[in-house]
Amino acid sequence: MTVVRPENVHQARVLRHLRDGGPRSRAEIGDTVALSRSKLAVEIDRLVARSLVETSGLAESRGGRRSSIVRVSPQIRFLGIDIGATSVAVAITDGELNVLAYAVEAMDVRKGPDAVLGRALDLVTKLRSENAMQSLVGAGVGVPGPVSFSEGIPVSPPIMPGWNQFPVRETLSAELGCPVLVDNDVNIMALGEKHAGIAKSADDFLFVKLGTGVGCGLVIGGNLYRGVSGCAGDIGHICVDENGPTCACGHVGCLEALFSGAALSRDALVAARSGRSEFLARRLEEAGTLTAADVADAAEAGDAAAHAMIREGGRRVGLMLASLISFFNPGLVVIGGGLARIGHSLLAEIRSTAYRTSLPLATGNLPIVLSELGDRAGVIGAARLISDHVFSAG
Amino acid sequence: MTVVRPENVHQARVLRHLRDGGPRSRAEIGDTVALSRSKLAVEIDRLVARSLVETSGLAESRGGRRSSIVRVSPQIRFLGIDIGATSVAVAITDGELNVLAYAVEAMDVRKGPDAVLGRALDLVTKLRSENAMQSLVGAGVGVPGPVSFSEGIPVSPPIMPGWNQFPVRETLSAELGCPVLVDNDVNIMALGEKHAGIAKSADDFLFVKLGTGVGCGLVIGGNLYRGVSGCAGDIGHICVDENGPTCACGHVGCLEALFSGAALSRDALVAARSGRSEFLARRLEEAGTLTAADVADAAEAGDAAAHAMIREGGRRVGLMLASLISFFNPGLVVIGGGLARIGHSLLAEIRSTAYRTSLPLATGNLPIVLSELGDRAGVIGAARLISDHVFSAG
DNA sequence: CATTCTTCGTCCTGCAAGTGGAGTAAGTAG
DNA sequence: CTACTTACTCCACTTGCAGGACGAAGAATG
Repeated sequence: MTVVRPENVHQARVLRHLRDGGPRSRAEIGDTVALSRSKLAVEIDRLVARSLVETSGLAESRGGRRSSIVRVSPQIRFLGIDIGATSVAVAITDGELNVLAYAVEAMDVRKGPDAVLGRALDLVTKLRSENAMQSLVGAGVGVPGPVSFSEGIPVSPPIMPGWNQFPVRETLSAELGCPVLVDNDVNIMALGEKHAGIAKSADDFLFVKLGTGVGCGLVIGGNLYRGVSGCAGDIGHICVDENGPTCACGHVGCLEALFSGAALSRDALVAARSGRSEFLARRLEEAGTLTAADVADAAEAGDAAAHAMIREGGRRVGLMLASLISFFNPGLVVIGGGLARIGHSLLAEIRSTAYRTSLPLATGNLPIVLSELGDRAGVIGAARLISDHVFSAG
Repeated sequence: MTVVRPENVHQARVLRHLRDGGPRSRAEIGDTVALSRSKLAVEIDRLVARSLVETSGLAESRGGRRSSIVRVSPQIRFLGIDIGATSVAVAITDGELNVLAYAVEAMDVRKGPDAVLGRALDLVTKLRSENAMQSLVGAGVGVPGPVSFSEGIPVSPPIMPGWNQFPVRETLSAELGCPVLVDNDVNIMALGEKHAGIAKSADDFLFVKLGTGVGCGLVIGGNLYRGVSGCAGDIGHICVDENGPTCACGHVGCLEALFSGAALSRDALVAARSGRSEFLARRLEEAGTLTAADVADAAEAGDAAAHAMIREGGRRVGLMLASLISFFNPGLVVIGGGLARIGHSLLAEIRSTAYRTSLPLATGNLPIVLSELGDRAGVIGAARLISDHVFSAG
């Protein structure tokens, strides 16, 4: 595993600047990175010697000698793996974190680490062969549960039987032959939106994932905040109704038990069978099963029961979000995950409840918006996670 | 206003180290601050030249030449002002933030900035004359409402009529002739506990103030987190019961409306008049009024109604705290403010509810403790706030 | 008391990083 | 072709700092 990394902070800054801002001239780099021309030239030369950046052609003249363009080496490849509760997504990116190849597959995380990681590696191999790709510089991985970030292992994940303490990072690092970092899937989605999505210019924001489960990523001062045990943002099991249903975690009235992909399909089944929704009953008969997407379709078609379910869910989420907004006072809230696809009615309900319930000072200039990257937030964030690591001095 | 501050980060580090660790030899400083002996000597000489530190006597020999002791100049004085909803506290500290003089007075913040700040300045003058004190290096101020920290002015404070946009920092700075920083009172209490209280070694913790109102200070990575609009930690108006009473803020079911100093005395009055509590009825007759302290006394005396009120309040707080713990995953929670004096039964209820309702991963190693500094947390934190500013390079 | 050892503080030299000016290369404008 | 602009390189000089040498001051030992 030959890992080439920048030698010092200057090189690291230049690299990250090129990654985030794209190719540019030395002069432009100098404007952003506060270094003298001479120093900058030396460091860029060293980066070229390490094959981390390269010069490519000349820029347009700005009235004098044309400057040569510097860019992150086009050889560089990052890998992003997003393991969700019910799917695995894999992407290969270039050094600027543009997605070059992408693949998703339905996969139940409960099949255990061997099966899931094996399948993920199969996808990687497939993508690499299809695209004649060179070796990887690093890989980021998201898993749907709490992670000890420093060790790269899941710790007591509630929905991942068999994964507890499984050495995800070690395994993948050995298999791929490159550095690997593992984090919670919600955290990497937040990072994705921060890097390439709607949160690009936000320094303090929340990313709320509404999917099979419910979770939240905290970005503070531009960096992920993981909490002292690495489980910050675990809002799915906040108690929002002391008389609510019992959750899989054993507690009562968890948000996740009241509104989530799992809860929604459960409620849909009840609505279909009880005859409260003709639309869902028909769907159930056709497909033999019901998912959150069916509820969205039903609401779209004007089904009252489905619409009520979504409104009630939005209200629950909005109410809890209002608490978090009052507490954390973020500059932006991004709603992502599978349920974000339900559409505008959910967002509208979340927004109106959250705005109505929080104090004006906190909500005065607070956008609550849908994710921009959708599915791909996870893999892009995973790539960003490892690229931040590889593109740092060491 | 002659402000002397360290010239560079080294001097700032040395200064803060002496402030927090007390007088010590150059050699000991060198162990903590990673600098060569020569460099350190130069910087300390410069600090002496600026009258920020001085040498005082010799240390015990450790087997060789005795080292000279360096300490923060004993001339240095900081001022801490803690304006609460119903009181004003003022303290003068030395350069190590030891409280040299302290005064509290009952004062209704609703009397407006002129009256309150005037009274605070009177107290300062009194303390200074009584203690023959030299000029102040800086002053920190806490006010019971949201503050624009950079400007030093309260913004839309709900319980401080007349204070909105009042230039607190400018006014006091002109009056005192030294730099002034203004922050929320809960934030400075958190800072106090971080500096001299139970949170000394905690980097990520919550300080929950249960007083006339309810608020929370967030310390993240050792620093206060104020949020994007400076109103982070405003948990008093989180909705915890959609069918609860209407709060002064206009919303329904705010935590503060259900449990706070104000809510408790209100409930006590009801209990006394309805005959549910003989103890409180007697107290009401004696004193003509009831406060949270009376409820505490009643509970202490075995009064069932009072005990129930405290338990119910603790449950409310614990439930909300559980949400915040799941979300933020802190390493410590400190309970402070006037209601913390109610005693163990409140803390016990908060603890059991919070531990029961959060996930084990977040609570596994999470102490929930009472404030160590009590009343003085605010003024110490205020002094710390300004000393961090004055003892920084610039 | 003299000697030796330890620790402390200062002086001084040398290294390493980095700045900014002079000089060169390569373009545009007229 | 000349004048001017911009880009890049080379180099001398400055700055910051580390660490060795050395003297000062005290303890331990004989």
